[in-house]
Amino acid sequence: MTTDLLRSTPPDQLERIRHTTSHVLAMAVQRLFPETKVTIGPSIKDGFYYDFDRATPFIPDDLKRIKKEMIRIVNQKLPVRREVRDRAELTQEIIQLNEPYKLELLQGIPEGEEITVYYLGDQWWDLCAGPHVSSTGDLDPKAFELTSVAAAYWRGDAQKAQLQRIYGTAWQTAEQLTEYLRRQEEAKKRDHRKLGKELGLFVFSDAVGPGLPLWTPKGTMIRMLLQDFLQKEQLQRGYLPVTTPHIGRVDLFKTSGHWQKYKEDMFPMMAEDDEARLEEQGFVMKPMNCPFHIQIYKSDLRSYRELPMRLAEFGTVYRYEQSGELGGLTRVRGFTVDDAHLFVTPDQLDAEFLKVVDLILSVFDKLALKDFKARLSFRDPLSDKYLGSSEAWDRAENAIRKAVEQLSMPHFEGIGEAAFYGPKLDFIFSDVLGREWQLGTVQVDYQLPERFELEYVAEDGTRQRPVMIHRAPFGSLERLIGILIEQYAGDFPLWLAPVQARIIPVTDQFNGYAQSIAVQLQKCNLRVEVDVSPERMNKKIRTAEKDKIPYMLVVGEQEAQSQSVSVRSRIEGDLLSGSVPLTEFMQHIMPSSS
RNA sequence: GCCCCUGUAGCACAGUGGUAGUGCGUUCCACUCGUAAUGGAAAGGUCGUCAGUUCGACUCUGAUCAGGGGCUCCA
Repeated sequence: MTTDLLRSTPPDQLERIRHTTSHVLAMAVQRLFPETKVTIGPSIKDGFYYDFDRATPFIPDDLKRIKKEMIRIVNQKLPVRREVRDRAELTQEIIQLNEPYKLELLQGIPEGEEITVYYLGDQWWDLCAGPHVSSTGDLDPKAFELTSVAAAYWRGDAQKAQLQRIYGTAWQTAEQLTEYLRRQEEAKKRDHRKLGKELGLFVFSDAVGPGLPLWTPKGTMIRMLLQDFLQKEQLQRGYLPVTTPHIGRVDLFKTSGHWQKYKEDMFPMMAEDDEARLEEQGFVMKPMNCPFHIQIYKSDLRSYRELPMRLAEFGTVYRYEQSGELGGLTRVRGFTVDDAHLFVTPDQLDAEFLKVVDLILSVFDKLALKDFKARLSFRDPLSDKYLGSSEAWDRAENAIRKAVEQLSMPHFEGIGEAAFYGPKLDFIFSDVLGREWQLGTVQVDYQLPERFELEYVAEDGTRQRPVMIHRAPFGSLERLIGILIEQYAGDFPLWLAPVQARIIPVTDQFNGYAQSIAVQLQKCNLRVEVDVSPERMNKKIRTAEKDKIPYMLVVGEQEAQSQSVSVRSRIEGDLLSGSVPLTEFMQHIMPSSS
């Protein structure tokens, strides 16, 4: 039912409402602050924003005044009029208005394209392709809200002026707005930062530093279970585990090309006080694992018979991410990549690529992650930041395109999203606040084999260059767990739950029996604990519910006498409940707990 | 890195220019209880940090650190 409320309005109608509301916002701002230059105000998911150039930032009080003015404009029921304008004439008009951003936008519209403006009433207008509603009176003054102020760079360029952006949300009815805001509040309860704290999975410490999560016993259990799961999958698919150090010589990253591009983002290990010395003989924390795996590959002369060689490692890497970009587990400075590098012959590339995608999809399937988008991250042809020949890039991009088509997987192309050494296939997930994050990734790379002069001996005895595939189904354990916490709302499936069962003695007289049950279950590798707190049973159940423990095993007089447990399950669709012999409980959960 | 907001006990939050409170949690005592909160008591904070204004600051100002929302970035 509630799903229908926000969808009861057709998308194009919401689009109109949001366009017009953003114009009402801009008009209100210019009424209140006439010196403010306006730029652009598109509709976005759930709402709109508008960018303003103004000497001083907006403060919360400004927002209140702006909102009032917007309501006034709505109540004035100003007609919204679309007008096609002549380019030269409009250019003159904008120059007179002294709106430099508008001028730039107008000049950015290609010749020959229709130029439209929308009027609110007789005076105020803005460049816009539309569509809009036909009158500000069509807007419900109770159905929009200004949600936040933020800074944004003009045209998304950090070198250009910083503008003040006001975000808002707009709907057709007040009920929809209320429902939307309620859902946002609901979503925040699933935020992995909140749940991670409540469930005691990870912490941050000022003494350690920003972006460096500390994993508690429970959080570490989840990490281990995820790693075990993937490790097994990989061993079955011919991957070879390797282990490499956390630091390495700067030279390694000069060869790979990362130093030149990312040196500001690396943690220096030695000689950090002297950049010249660091350049020459320094060590850095590894920002990625590839050069290390490459060195293992290079440690011997390789035959085509050894390929594909798939070197895998849960490698923890360190990147000095910009301070403003850190957040929760989704962007951190130290994280563990479920990395593997596949060294393949050119002939093997397509098949290996498909196998990797197959692995990734089966991993997502096991984790019940369904809601993802596949992005073909290709180079931006206009940029010169990429290494290697255009031909190599074409080959790599085509390999990815072919694989995706073969799998008939829904996908989209992200131009300019490639790594500097090669194109990627990325798997994108959303967090509870609708922000998108990349988890899994597969990358085809012709550059690093070249730069590190990798070879193998082909059938005909000649030396050939292998192709590399970089891949990480999880992306990073940190980010994956962040997304999983939100996906599951803290209710991890039994196989991932850090504590699978909590034994709850009815009174402390049965603590002994509870302990003996725990020992038996632990012998079967079940993760159990006993609640020996001096509380009433009801309280313990409540606590276990809040801790999101899948099974509560209540034990008292009856159970102690019959070697049984009273099962209370939080698992959806689980039929087991009430008093059952301990052995029955064990049989019940064994198959799914491996 | 840039803009804005926030920073009070383990957690969630009140609060005032005259050196601090509530709930949960923790510990202790009593209760010995059958599927989402038993009652009582106690411990716990130099109010993020460092300066400044002031007779006096947790409360005002500045800087700094951390967190949050965006922007830029994301090998």
